[in-house]
Amino acid sequence: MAARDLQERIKRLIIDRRLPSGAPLPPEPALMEYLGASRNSVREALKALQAMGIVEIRHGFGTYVGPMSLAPMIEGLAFRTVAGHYRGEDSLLQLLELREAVETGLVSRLAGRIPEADLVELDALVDRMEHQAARGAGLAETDRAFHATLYRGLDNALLSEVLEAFWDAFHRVRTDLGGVPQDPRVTCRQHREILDAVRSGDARRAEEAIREHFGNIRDRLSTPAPHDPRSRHDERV
Amino acid sequence: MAARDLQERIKRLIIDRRLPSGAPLPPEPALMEYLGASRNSVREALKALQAMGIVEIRHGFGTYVGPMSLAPMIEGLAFRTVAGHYRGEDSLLQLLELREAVETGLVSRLAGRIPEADLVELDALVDRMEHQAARGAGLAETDRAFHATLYRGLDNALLSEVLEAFWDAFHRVRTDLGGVPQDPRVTCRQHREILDAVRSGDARRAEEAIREHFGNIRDRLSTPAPHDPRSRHDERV
DNA sequence: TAGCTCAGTTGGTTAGAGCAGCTGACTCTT
DNA sequence: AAGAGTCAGCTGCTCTAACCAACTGAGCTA
Repeated sequence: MAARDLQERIKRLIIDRRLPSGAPLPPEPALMEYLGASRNSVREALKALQAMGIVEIRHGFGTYVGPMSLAPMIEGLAFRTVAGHYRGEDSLLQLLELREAVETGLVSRLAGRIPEADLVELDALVDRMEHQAARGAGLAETDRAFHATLYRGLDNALLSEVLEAFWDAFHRVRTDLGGVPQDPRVTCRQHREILDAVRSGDARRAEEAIREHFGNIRDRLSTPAPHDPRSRHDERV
Repeated sequence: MAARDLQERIKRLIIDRRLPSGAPLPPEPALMEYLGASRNSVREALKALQAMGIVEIRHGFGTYVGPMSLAPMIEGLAFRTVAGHYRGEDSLLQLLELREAVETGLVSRLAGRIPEADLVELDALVDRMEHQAARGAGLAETDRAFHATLYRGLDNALLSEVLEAFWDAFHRVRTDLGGVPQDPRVTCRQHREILDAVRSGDARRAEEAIREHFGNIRDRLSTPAPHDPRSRHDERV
């Protein structure tokens, strides 16, 4: 009867006092008194809020209002996807389709409306991608930056964060599951095409470019990965 | 050092044993022994997992693998939005724009591809909406059902859930903040138009219909609401 | 003045006791 | 024999009290 209430009351504390991200919360003893609950209960409530990203706890330092990022959502999505995968569902594919559906919709609105500065940045990113491909390095981070920069023009921080969250969740699961790596040269070419299409202002072409990019990833997914004996989630059934 | 690990180990327990949603987890004493930690630590880990929807705890009954729904994401999004709002940000508008961006993208792909059965169901929903409008009742639930049914044709459970989560978060915040109510007749007309457009298979028209629908909501948002003295988050600064 | 040390504050962990909700079997009544 | 009420047992919930561990900053030392 108390526990659920405690979380709610701490949340209201943050709202009512207009505490911004990073503001310090009262230490545990003060919260105990304010909430009229034991340390244990207070801590359990804080743990739950921490898991939701509402609160940030730093050992030996204090408790603070969290960054309100979507990190917990990534966590949840990733776990849900991994669990589904191991139960034989196509959860990873669904996650990829979610990204594809959203991004194809957005890119067609974006075509021709991206500020020149962003286009230059995107050029640089694809260049870097090509360098990395030539050197045999991983492109993951650059790929992430490309997509993030691409949708920056939408001028909606929440939307950008959600897209990045989807990206993060997908790639976390992907590496956890040890999928088949992309051919870096193909990936580069596809990103170049997306950029060109967006620059040209041809919405349909941009959409098609995105779709092809995801199609490529999808093909790699459905290829049954060579069984990796180092996989962390073996046996132990 | 332990706490973060405990969550991880419980998650691995679920993964490794391929536990489906609803499967029972070991009771607290058993977990204490298995994890080699005290009751308190185990409980804190479980609370955090519960907040992420990974685990479901029923007092006096047991602990179970959670439904893996996106409910925690709704919670987080809603809180983030409310907190931002009270700090003077346009977070609610951003949330609405997120929905608009995603739904306009999806509906154009959907136009003309919705199964007849779903169209019939959508007809019934708009009819009900009109009845409710005439009776002066709330349309929220019917509106939710309309959007849910509309995107069912995408055949991606995850995508549907994400859209519903966005809807839920938006409406939770909206009622929390006591916004200006829509004119029900306008809302009905707009849903009818969306349905007609989708049925006709005209992607552009469908997109426009969705955009107009959201535009209507947006207008109501930016209208500064008459100050409601019953608002839960008054004063107390 | 620069660096170190240590005391104080804050969160992390453990232990043990008792409370509270739910289930299912047992018993008593009809 | 069938039904309703009771109670024993699991389960999770809350509290108290003590100690451990990380970090900060003031004060001391060189």
